[in-house]
Amino acid sequence: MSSRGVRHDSMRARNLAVVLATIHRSGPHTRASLAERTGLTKTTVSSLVADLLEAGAVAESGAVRAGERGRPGVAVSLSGHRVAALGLEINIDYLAACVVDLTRTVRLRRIIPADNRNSDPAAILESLRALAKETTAEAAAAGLRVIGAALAVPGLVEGGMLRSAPHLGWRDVRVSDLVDVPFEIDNEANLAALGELWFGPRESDFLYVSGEIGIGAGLVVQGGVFKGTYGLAGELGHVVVVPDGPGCRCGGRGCLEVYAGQDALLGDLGSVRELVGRLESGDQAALEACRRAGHALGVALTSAVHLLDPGTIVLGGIFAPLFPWLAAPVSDGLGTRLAQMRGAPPDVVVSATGSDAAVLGAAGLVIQQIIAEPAKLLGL
Amino acid sequence: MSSRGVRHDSMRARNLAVVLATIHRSGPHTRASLAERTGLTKTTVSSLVADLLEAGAVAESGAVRAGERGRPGVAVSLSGHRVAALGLEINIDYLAACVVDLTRTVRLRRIIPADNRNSDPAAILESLRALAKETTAEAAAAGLRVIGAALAVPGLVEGGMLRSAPHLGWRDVRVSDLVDVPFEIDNEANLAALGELWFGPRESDFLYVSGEIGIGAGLVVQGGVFKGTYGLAGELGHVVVVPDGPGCRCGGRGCLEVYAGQDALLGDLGSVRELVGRLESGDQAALEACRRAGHALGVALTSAVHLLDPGTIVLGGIFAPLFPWLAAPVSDGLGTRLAQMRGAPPDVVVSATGSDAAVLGAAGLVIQQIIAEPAKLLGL
DNA sequence: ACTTTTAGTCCATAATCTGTACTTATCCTG
DNA sequence: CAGGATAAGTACAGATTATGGACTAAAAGT
Repeated sequence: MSSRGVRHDSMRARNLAVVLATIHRSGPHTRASLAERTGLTKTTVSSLVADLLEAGAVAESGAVRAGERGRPGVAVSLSGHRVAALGLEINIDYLAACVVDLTRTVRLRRIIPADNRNSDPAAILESLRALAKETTAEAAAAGLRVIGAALAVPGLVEGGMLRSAPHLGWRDVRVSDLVDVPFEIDNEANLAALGELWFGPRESDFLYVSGEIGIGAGLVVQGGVFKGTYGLAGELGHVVVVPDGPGCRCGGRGCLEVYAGQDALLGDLGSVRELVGRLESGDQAALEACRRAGHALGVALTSAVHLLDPGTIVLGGIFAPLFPWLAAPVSDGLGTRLAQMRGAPPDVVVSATGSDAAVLGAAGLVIQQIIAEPAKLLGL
Repeated sequence: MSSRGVRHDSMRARNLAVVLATIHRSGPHTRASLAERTGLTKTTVSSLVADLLEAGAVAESGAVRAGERGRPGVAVSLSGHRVAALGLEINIDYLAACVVDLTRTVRLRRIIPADNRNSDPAAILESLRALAKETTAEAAAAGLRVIGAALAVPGLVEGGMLRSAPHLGWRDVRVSDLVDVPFEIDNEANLAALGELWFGPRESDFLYVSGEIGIGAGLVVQGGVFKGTYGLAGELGHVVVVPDGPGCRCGGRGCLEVYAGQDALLGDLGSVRELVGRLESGDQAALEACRRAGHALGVALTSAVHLLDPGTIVLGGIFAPLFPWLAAPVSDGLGTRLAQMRGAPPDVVVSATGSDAAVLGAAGLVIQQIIAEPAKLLGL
C-alpha cells in the first residue's frame, strides 16, 4: 500500500510515466497532443519528452499533419532501438530466453532442450545463467541494452523465492545472481496469461486457461493477474465437477483435472502430438476423450464465469492444439448453463501465443515496469 | 485509467489524502510521526494538517509522549464531529438510512418497514427522499454536515442506473435528485461485503457470502469488491454443485442455489426465524435440510477457494442465523477437499454486521471516498 | 507576399515541498 | 533548581517543478 507522500521528484517521475504510458497505449503522439491528453502544458510535456528522448525510451519519427493547416507536429513514439528486457523460462523439457524491446517486438529467441525433471537446481541455474549472459551479449551487439529480466517457472513463487515446483522436483530454491540487472521470478501460468495479454490480440479482461499436466488459470484484469490472498488463485484444475467423483491428488474428489488433465486426455498415448494425429484421423476413442474433457471443462468454466465474470476465455497450453475438438463441447456447455443469466456467454478462443506465452510474458513484465516507472528503471 | 498528469494542486491533493489515510489506517499520529510515515518533511505535514484541521477532517486531541524525553507531540486524529456520510437502502421489506461520521461511528439509524415487492419506483423513491431529508436534518441538528450519500439496492447496477431488480419488479430506473450532495448507487451484496469490511472485525481479504432468496458473494480484495468484466462476478449461487442435478432458474443444472437457497432451506416453513426454532428444538427434517445445504455450500466454496483464494469466508444474510448448524458441514467439506493443496483451508466465520451490512457499507463507501480524496470532497 | 493556424520553445512567475535554524516543551542530572 | 538533552513543531529562505503568456517556426490558404 503506497502511503508515501508525493515530493517534487516523484511528481516528475509520475509525469514521465504518464507521458510514456500515453504513447504506449495510443501510439505516436506529437507534444501538443500529449499535452492535451495528459492535461499538462505544452511546456511541461516538451521538457518531459526531452528527458525520455535522452534516456532512449522514445524517438522522434517524422512530421505529422494533424488538422488541415498549421505547423506539422513531430511524432514521438516508443523507441525500439535502445533498451530491452530479457525473458527467461525454466520448464520441464527446455530452458528458454527472449529479448523484447520497448515496443514489445521480439528481437531474439533461444531455446535449449533439456530434461529438467527431478533435476539439480544448481546445475540448471548455471545453464540458465550462461544462456542469459549469452543472450544479453547478443542483444548488446544489436545495440540493445537489457535493463531488466524476469523468469517464469512451473511452480509456486512466494516473495521472490521458488517455494515448490513438483514437476522439477524443486523445493525452496532461491534464485539470485542470475543476471546483473533488476530481476524477478513468477509462476509460469501467470506469466503465460500476461504473455497472451501483451503479445496476443487481447484487448479486454480475460481468463487464460493453461492446460499442462495440471490445469491452471490466470485471470487478467486491469493489466495484471489476479493472485488471491496467498497467491493460490486460479487453480481451475481443482474446481469441483462431480462432488463424489474419483479422487484427485489434491485430496478432493471429481476435480476438473481428473477429467481434463493431460493424463486423462492422453490415456495410453505418449504425447499431445500423437493425440492430435488420432483426432485428425477420426479415432473414436480419442474423439470421445476430448468430448468428455470438453464437457468437464464446460462445467468448471461455468462455475468460473459465475464467480469471476471474465469477458473472454482463452484456451492455452495443451488445450491450444486440441482447440478444434474442445471448442464445441466447451461452448455448448457454457451456452446452455449461462443462458438465462447474461446476454451472451463469454467467447471461448484459442491462445495466440502458444508455448512461447510464458517467456514472452516474463519479458513483457519488465517492459511494463519500464513503462510504469521510467524514472526508476531508466535512471532519470 | 488515470492518465492525467500531476500538477501542483494534484500533488497537494494527493498529500492531503496520504496524511488522512495514514491517520485513518493506524490511528492518531503526531505531526512528527506522520512525517516519518509518509516520507514528507515535518514542515509539509504541519501545513497539510493545518488544512485538514480547518476542513474539519481531523482534530487535535491532547498530548502524547512518544519516547522517554523530549517535548510531547500533539495527537491528530480523525474528527467525528464535523462531516458525515448518509447510507441508504431499498430492500424487499424496508427502507433504511444511517448516518456515519468520519471515524466510522454510526450516529443515526432509521428503518421504515414497507412492502416493496412489485412496487412503483416513483412512490418508493419519494419515501426514500423524505427519509433522506429527515435524516440529514437530524444529523445537522447534531452538528454533522452530510457531504455525500450512497444507496444500496437489491439488483444489478450499471453506470449509476438500476438496470434490474427482480424482487422489486423494477427495470431501468434512474435514481436522481435524491439528495443534494454527491450520490452513488450500488448493488446490495457488494455494499454488504464492504459493510462487513468496514464495520465488522475483518482485517485481510475475504469472501462475503450473502444468503438471501438467491446466493451472492462479494470478494473483498485491497479494500474494494471485485466486480468482473460486466459487474456480474460473485454469483456463487450458480456455481455448479452437481453437473446434471435439478434445473435452476438460471438455465443451468445443479446450481448451489437449488440446494442452499432460501427456498430449499425453508421448505414448507414460512421464515428463517421459524427454521431456527425448529433447529433449536432438534427437528430432524430441519437439521437434515441444513446438513444438505451446508454440504452443497462446502462443494461450491471449494471451487470458489480454488479460483479466488480468499483468506477468510464470511457467512452473512440468512446464513448468519443458521451459522451454528451450517459451520460444521461447510468447514468439513472445505477441509477434506482442500487438504493437500494448502496449509489450512480458509476460516469460515459468521458475519458480524448482520442485516445492517448493506446500509452501513453504503455510508462507509462515502467515508472511504472522503478519505481517499479529501481535497475533492471537503473543498480544499 | 500576407494571413491564419498549429507546433514547439523561452522565460518570468507561481505552487509546493525541502532543509536548516529556531522556538517550545518535557525529562533527566547533578 | 539550574542546566543539558531530547524531541515536537514552526519560520523562512531556497530548490524543484509546473504554468501561462509571449515568441518563433512551419505549413496551408488567399
